[in-house]
Amino acid sequence: MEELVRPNINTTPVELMPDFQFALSVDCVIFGYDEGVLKVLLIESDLPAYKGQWSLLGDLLRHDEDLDEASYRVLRERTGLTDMFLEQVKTFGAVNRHPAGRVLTTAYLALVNVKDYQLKKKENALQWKPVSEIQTMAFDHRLILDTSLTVLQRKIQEEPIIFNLLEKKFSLRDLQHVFEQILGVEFDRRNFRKKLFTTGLLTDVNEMEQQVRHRPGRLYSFNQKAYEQIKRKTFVGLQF
Amino acid sequence: MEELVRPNINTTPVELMPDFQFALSVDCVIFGYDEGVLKVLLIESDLPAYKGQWSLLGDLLRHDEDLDEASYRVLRERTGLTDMFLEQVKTFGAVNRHPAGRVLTTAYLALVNVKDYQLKKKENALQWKPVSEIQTMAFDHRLILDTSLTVLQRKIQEEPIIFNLLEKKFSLRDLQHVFEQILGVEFDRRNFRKKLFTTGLLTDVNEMEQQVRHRPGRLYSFNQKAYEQIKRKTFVGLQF
DNA sequence: ACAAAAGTGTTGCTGGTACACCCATGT
DNA sequence: ACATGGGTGTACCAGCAACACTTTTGT
Repeated sequence: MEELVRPNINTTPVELMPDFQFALSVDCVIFGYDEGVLKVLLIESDLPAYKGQWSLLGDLLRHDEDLDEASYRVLRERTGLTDMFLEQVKTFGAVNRHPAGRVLTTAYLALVNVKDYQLKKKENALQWKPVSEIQTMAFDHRLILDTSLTVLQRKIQEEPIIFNLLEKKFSLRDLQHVFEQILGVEFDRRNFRKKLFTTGLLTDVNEMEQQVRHRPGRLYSFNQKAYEQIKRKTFVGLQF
Repeated sequence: MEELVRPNINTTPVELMPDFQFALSVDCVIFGYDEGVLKVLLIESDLPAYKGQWSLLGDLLRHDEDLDEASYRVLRERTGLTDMFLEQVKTFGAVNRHPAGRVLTTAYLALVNVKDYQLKKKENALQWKPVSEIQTMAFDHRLILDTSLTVLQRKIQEEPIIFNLLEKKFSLRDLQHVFEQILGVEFDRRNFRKKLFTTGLLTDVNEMEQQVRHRPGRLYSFNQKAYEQIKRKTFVGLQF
């Protein structure tokens, strides 16, 4: 125990001196599925240190807002969307991660339906980039993206959040392709179909695909109510 | 888009004005397994608002240290341990979570072997509390604890981190009991045994339990090398 | 001898995987 | 007619769950 134990923020009154103050930002990793490809919404940086490089959409936290609210605000301001899947991923706190000074950032994972979203003209610096084509990024944003993608891969296997990337009505082919894009594997079409049907989470909406140049597939929707009931049965297994 | 789009921390040079500065702390949720019970290391708070209530071990982040390093420092200063499982869980950023002002905190999950750790005399405010007996806590620490426990439950099923809670050599009974304590379920002893053996992660150290008042069990150790090789085969399934 | 927990095997079921053929639509 | 992908069924295999008896040690 070489160090003196200092007054502790949780047990002893401490003054929040400037010495212990930091800037905090949120960065949103906004995933979308478009034309059969997993994409992420990025913006070009104008910072001298990273001019022309791609960065995530983020902003500084304000004094009067919760951290979660800040991420929601960024999403709303930049995309106009107000109801999307949004969840905290991780906070990145390396000392020199931002050239402007000590800025820590909390990454949020967002899943949006690209069709719902219209890029605004004046925001032409924004662009949907295929995840597989992204090379270097500004700051530590490449690390943040990779971390978020790993979390996404895990979460789509645990919870039915993948439907947030699709329209309300979707074909089984689309659903399978999103899984394959995110996980980087291919599934047998017949087994995938069976597996998804046995979850009981798909509702047949009795409609067919339109304007496809082959036999149209049936459309389904995610059955939220069925999921609410199923998820109480907490499944336990050991899978390492 | 009702709001004016402000200069963005990632795209436009911004000054880190005091208006956008916050205090940041780390809080460690330190789990230990002792006498058949899952416990967490807590300290009594002296803050007027929470006097006498239990809180996690935490401290303010310093300007020259990475966020991860801060959590490691808290662990080292408070327990003397220098090599433990430690991983970020989540950042809690509600506006009014701390009475001293706007303090956000990043929670870290730590797994330690209680036997390795000697409570220091002068730190008698520290105590190992059984998780199941904890009621209210200071600040939002109850929420942090619950969140961390949920993460722990998930992670022990995905990665073999549970061995950090045990001594190097352990019996299958101990291993099973830790799983049961954390997950809150009971396993069939015979099936558990089979399952763990088939993972190939246990090494029989050819020793027996000592000083038990019944037939002694064999002791095993975690085979780290076997795990390194196995874990490349990234298993993919859909389990929601 | 008794108590307490260790150690072991079989059976049935469930769920995953591998795999091939016919069908509906657009061109 | 051809190309494209939709829709279906079967057979095998692996893994999980349920379950009972014998063995070893301490008292």
